[in-house]
Amino acid sequence: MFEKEQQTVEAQIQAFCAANEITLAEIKWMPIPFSGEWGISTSFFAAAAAAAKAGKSQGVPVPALAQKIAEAVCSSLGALPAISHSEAVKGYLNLYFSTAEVARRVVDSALADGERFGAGSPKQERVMVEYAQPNTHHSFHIGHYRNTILGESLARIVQFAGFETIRASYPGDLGLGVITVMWAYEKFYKGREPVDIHERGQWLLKIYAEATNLLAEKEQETPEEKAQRETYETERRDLYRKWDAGDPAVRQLWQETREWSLVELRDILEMMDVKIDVWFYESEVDEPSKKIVDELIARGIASDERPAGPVIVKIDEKLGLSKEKYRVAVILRSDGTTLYLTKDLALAEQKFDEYHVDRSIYVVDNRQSLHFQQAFKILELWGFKQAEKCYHLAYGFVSLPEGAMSARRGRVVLFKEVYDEAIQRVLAVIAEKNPGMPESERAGVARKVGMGALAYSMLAVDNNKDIIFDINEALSFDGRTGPYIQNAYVRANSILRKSKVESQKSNGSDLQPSTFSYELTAHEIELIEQMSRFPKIVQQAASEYRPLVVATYVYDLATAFHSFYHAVPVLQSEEAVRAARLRLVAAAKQVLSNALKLLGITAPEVM
RNA sequence: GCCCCUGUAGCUCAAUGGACAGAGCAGCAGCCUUCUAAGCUGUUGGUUGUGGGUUCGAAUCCCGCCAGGGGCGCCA
Repeated sequence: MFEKEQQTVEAQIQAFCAANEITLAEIKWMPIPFSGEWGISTSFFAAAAAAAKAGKSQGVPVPALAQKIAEAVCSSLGALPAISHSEAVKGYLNLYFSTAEVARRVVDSALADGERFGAGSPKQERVMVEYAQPNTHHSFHIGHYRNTILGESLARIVQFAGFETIRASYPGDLGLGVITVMWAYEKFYKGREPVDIHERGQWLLKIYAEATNLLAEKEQETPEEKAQRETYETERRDLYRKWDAGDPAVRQLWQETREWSLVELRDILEMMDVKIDVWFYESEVDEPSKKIVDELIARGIASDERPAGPVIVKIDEKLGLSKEKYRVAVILRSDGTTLYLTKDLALAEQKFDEYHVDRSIYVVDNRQSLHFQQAFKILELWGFKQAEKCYHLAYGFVSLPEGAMSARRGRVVLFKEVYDEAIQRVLAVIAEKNPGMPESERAGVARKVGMGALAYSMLAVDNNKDIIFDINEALSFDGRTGPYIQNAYVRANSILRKSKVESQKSNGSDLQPSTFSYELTAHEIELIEQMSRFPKIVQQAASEYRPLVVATYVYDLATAFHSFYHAVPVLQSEEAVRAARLRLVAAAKQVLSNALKLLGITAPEVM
């Protein structure tokens, strides 16, 4: 925002220091901690420390010396454009911007850029974000939700930051779990499935739980029970082998049951406003992955222990490591069927070869860290050089107060249950706080606010922290929550609506221009400062892969707006001030909207 | 045994080498004939698990230890 002025000052500082034999490293600017005025600062601790080391400090302690340098530099600076005044404090040089100029620049660019305010310049790099990998033949639970909202938010951030972004989903439509459900369905439940999309998902989950119980070895089982269980196990393995061999009847059954889950998944993604660009399925990389295994065996990277054992890669040994780190990975079962790891090898190849991506991010929970380290190392051993462009974004898993979610024990919180509950709770709050809201608007508002609460509760926690899911916390509407931020947007909208300017397009074109030439309150300055931070926040969040950065930011922005709203009158103020503040409100509304969008949250116009 | 993650206020979390470690919730005290109180203002609450080290400066970087969670040959 003040790059030009900053460069001018930097040049002056460099010149002064050179003339006075002060060794200066690069000048690092930071915003001054808010104290009623807006500005930037840089410290001279490094220069002072360098002087002390060179024996030029004459016994003055480093902090005091830094202060002396700051004072000298400060008094050497002449009048600077757009800078109202400067000072030297505690070793820092503080430059304060002319507040009217800051206000004008920030508000004008937010209004002029609109939905693009904060977006980064195009980066010439194509990034694929893979998330939304629930297994089929299951229902979508709150753990899948965290994965999906995290991935979607990351994709939006990376895209907004300027990268070409491809969203990929990778449903697990294959594997022993899938086969288990098919086995139990065909044996005990065939033709009895519910019609409703989500009921059917939950029903599949129930079948899975029952089936795994039937197949689990029990304590003190009778010989009959043991025989029964072993029969079941044989049937399940047979089914897997038939699927693998392409048995038409088994494939037909698989297609049909698989589709039930995919229908539910598409429905939930639609509720979340997630639009996937590329669908990969485990079943589709199954065959290609076998070819990679053959190649790995042929080249001596993998050891084929069949039929007595599986095909393995002794990664540590191949890398010449003496300490165990990547261990031994099984890449093909002894019966020739593939594993999760096998398929990830082919998937990586497809991502780079077919979609020409430059970078591939896998949003998968941190229990699978070893799996991805193994997959990427095997790719490397195979000679796949883009392996280094694969990044596992590991996040903490979601559990319940009673412990880990477990389909087998029926201890699962489903997304749909939480969704329905969220809507109910929001409707109750609307009935209480905004009884005048027309019936026709309530459902839409409830959906946005309920989803906002849930999304924010997931994204306001850093990636690698586990979440113990508590529905009352997740659906809280007070304090540091999604609805708090949405409410700031609604209040901004309310002022604009009552001002009778038709600024619904939000580009401010119908607002009167303003110079902010009156004396701004601290609340206005704080709000402007928050808005000005947004572009950098986007870049930081994108480079660190952390939606949390945006989540924290947008809360701070909303807080600044709420304080402003409470303390600073807009509509009742005199004409020139009113015009400027209306622009400020319109700009704030725009930035709130842009930032929320990066979290997958939409603010309603009223709530 | 080896590897990964976590440890900050009563609770849930921020702060990734800079100024006094900040929010929310919970608690306490105020604010609705005034632009939406899903809000605002004030207040209570800290030896950043622990011991060293690096640095002008460490919650942050390095080493050790303690505690909790997760992972480790044919689950995904």
